[in-house]
Amino acid sequence: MKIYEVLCAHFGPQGWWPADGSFEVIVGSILTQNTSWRNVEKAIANLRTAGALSPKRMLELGEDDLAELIRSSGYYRVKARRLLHFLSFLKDRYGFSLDAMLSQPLPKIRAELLRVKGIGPETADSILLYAGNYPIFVVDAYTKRILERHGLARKGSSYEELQDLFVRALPRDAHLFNEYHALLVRLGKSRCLGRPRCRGCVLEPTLSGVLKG
DNA sequence: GGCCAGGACACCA
DNA sequence: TGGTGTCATGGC
Repeated sequence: MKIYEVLCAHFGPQGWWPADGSFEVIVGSILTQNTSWRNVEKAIANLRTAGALSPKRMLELGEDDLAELIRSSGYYRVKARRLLHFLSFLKDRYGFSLDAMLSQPLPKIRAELLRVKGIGPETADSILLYAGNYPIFVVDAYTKRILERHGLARKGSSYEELQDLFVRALPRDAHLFNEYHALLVRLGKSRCLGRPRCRGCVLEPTLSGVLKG
């Protein structure tokens, strides 16, 4: 909790995905896989212009046209297939209703999402937290790097092990998890802890003290 | 011109 | 289960 307070004081609230519709958040979760958010924004803008930011419209688009619209997000062929896999799942299981999908119990919907080809643990948890407002902590490459670097997790820890560290230490609060994950990403990008051998950076003394405590 | 970005999966041993 | 190759654009 102390880490969160330091990060929040330093960077301020991040406000990730505060007002976007849940479908747009889900699309963003898939498109941002191993990709900078800047490139994802262009792809989403293309989808919006094409009127494809609804599940039915996007599914009707077909793989080739969809891939072309999301080209800027990289891996555009695989991501087009992944979006279509999700849309097929949403159609077959919930009749295109995101509200129905996002009102399921957490363990159930998480397991279902993980069975969709192209949705792994991080993407599933991003969807659940940022689109569904479920209290679940998202672990990403930045989180892993920061924890390992400060000796808070052993190297090679699994996704679930890292997730447990946060879940056990924090109250189950979706808003807290939302901000915390966004702040860790912000920190990772800050060129201080994002790099494996960056020493003497501005945040180092503050964080080292807090993290060891 | 090289490196990296808010991963996941297939394949292999 | 753990390591490696693959997918690919765009910013710095």
